[in-house]
Amino acid sequence: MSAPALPSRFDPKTIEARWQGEWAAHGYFRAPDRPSRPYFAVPIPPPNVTGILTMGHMLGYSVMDILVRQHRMQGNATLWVPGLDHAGLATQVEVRRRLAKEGIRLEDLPRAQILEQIELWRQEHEPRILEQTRAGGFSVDWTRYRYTMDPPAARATREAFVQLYRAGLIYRGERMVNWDPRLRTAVSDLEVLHTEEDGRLYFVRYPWADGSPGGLEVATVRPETIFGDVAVAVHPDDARHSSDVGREVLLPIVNRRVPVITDTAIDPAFGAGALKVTPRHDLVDYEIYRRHPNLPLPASILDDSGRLEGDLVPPELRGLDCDRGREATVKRLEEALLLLRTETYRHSVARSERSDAMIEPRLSTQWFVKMRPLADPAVAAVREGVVRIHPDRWTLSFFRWMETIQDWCISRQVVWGHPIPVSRCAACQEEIVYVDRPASCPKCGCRELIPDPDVLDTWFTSWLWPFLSLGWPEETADLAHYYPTHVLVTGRDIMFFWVARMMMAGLYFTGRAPFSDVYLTGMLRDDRGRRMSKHLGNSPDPLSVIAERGADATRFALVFPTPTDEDGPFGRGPLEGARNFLTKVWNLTRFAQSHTPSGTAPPTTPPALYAHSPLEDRWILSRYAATVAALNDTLARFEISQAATTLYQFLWHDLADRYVELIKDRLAGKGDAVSQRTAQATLLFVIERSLRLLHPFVPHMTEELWHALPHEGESVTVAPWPPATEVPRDALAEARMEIVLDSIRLLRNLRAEEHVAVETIPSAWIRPQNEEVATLLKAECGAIEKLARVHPLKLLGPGEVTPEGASTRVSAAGEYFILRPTASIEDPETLRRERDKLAALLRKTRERLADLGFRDRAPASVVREAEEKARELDERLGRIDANLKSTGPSEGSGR
RNA sequence: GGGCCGGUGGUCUAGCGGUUAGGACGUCGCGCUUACAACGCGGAGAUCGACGGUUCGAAUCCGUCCCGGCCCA
Repeated sequence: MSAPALPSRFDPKTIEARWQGEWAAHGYFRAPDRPSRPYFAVPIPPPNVTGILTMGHMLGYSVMDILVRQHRMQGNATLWVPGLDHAGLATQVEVRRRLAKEGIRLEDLPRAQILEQIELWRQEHEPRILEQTRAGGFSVDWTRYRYTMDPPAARATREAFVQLYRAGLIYRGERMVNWDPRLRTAVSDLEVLHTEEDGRLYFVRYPWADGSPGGLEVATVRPETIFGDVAVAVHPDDARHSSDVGREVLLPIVNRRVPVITDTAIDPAFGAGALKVTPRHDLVDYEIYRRHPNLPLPASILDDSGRLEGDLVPPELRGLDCDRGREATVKRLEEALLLLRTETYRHSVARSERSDAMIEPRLSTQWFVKMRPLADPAVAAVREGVVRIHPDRWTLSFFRWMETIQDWCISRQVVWGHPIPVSRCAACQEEIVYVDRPASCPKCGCRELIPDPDVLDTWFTSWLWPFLSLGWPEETADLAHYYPTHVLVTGRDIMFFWVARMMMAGLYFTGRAPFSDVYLTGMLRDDRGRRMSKHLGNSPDPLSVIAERGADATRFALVFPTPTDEDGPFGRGPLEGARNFLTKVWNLTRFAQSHTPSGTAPPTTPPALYAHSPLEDRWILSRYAATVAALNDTLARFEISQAATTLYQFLWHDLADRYVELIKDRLAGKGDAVSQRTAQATLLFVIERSLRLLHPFVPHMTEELWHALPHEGESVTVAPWPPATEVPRDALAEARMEIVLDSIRLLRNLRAEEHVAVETIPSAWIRPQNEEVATLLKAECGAIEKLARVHPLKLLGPGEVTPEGASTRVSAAGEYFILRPTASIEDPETLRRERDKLAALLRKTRERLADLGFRDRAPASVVREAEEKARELDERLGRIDANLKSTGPSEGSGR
């Protein structure tokens, strides 16, 4: 049972890989196929195969692992399914970019070769992503790993499509979509980023069709779309234009006649209040068109890569892209003297998240999911508390987004992705929607079926993840045992992309919300306070951070300083802080180990306490009990940073700084044997339990340390989570220890002020505030002497005189003196400052007490407290003043 | 344009009606005291963004404004 002594330095490299191997060999992370205990399941947000993991992923994984490991230790059957997302569009963009470097246009390759290239990409990136996940020591169940392009995922995707289609929730239709002209595909609203950019506003004169002088002044940022105009619209209440309505104007350059119409969507304050209406290339214009049944819908004037095309466009402009087309159009307008003026104009520009191309609104035939019927149950689930969002202020954003939700465009004109499971019969035109592709048309038997050329948006697979990863649509054992899952942890940036959609999918396809809690992590910031992003390239590779600092320190550095809903700093500072803490725990355990006699039994029960048990033992056990309670509490509320802080404070400040110092004499055998044994036992107990509590945060090191102490079980990974009721709180012991610790601090204070050399042990006196304190200090005299490095320490009775020439500190517990070891002139500055502070406080308290409103309205207990405080302050001031007077003649008092 | 969040010592933050406003990092002083210098002990450092209001009492609640950040248009 007794382990070899721990090396004096903590080296993560030598232990982390070893324990990861052990854990894997024992299959601790493998969830039982038929759990006999309550379960705890977490769906991993599968990372994109596109790139490598970021520190942001590491943060999310760390949070998940803490929760998962805690639940595993609490005896739950835990399941954490890892996975990988094929990220269709994003991956294709990456592969396209890579091919471009070799001078190959992806568009020129046959479909099969594109898929080959993408498969190559996956084979390169997947192992790296998996390696990153392994290196972090995350306790995922690798036996259940899923990839969203696997055949089961493909089948689930088709199944979902068919179900929605049959329910009338998927339809194909011509609607305005966000078109990425660079990638030549539709993208969803969520894949469009809006930024403020400087553009140019053109004021163009549209001449009257009847030849009368002048014309309508139209302001536009897109003059090149003039050729697609069908009307000019003004606001119906705009007096400036009331006589213009119903007249006709000529489109500049092409001289086509279009009417002047009214529509309430027009902002009269914008430009001259007249808007050109181009229904195929602008969402607002399209809606105006829909409200005016008399307007024609002309052919598109832009092709799928955003170039001018078609009969409506003057031949010499055809084939020009938007920018060139605009230049050319403007030139023509100038020549025709129809360009009145231009202004710089700051406006919101839509760009494709994937290609950065300007999004082209385009009327296009696509597949859509009706969102309203799916969104309503998700809203209800959150409203009824079936799903809780942490931090809960995001619930508000969730509701708002869900209220205004639009139908979801799920078809993409790319190669990589799950094909839309729809074919059309070449003979009878029957639309065939299938999970398993039929060989012939079920209606006419024709064997020639034309598949839909598009693929599905990746999110159409990802939103199924929580149950897809458990085997849906098959009624698998995993689905029966581990669904719904418990908590989804992810960055708040994909709240809408993903979390909301997963809820909709879960409720629709399984009738259950896919999880009960959503925990949104903050974003990480680098050393300079900038958000980490792929764009800035300031997120380090997790593997190199782990290689340098170790997985444990990396995890702790992520989780410790990152509050629930705020951005957290990550970089040198937090990493060093984490390392220092881990080293502290390492050394603390080494110390405990060296004071654990060989053959000591594992601490299965807490050390017994008796009437004569030392105060410090009662105190540390009570502090330990408080720590367990606080930890359970904070973790249950997903306050991970707070939980880590609780452990940090307890282990470092209570256990290492105070308790260990207090018991060193006992451990060294300077007291009796019983005292020594109980000190050993108490220290061992508290550390062994603390290592278990710390294990979810820093799994490798705690495992190593736990094995170095007497312990029961083969791994701390599966050791029981310490029960909160094992040790009772002891408020009295805590209050008393506070006084003792305060006394030590005050005397140390005096030592420092008096520049007492380390080796000097001066005499000290304490005049306790009351009898109770006197008894306590008398009992703890030895401890105080030791830690404050004073001797002898004497207690003064109420009547006894202050020792001559001693300097003084006053606290609530009493008055402290220390004999100055040298003849140096005492600097009364500190004392005077303290007196001023206390005098101000006393004045404030007295003012409060003199206020009749306070006496009348404040609770009696508060008034009593204030009176008590005033009395105490007065006494303390009296003592300080007396002391100041004796210190030197230079000081006047003056309270 | 709409909405949300935050502004607390040099930095990051805890506290969210009665506290001498807590901690961490940094800084300064003293110390390599056999678990730990990746450390220990101590000190200095904050009119809690601004102005009003509610209240006996406001960092904490309300309003307005200023400054940052985010989300949605």
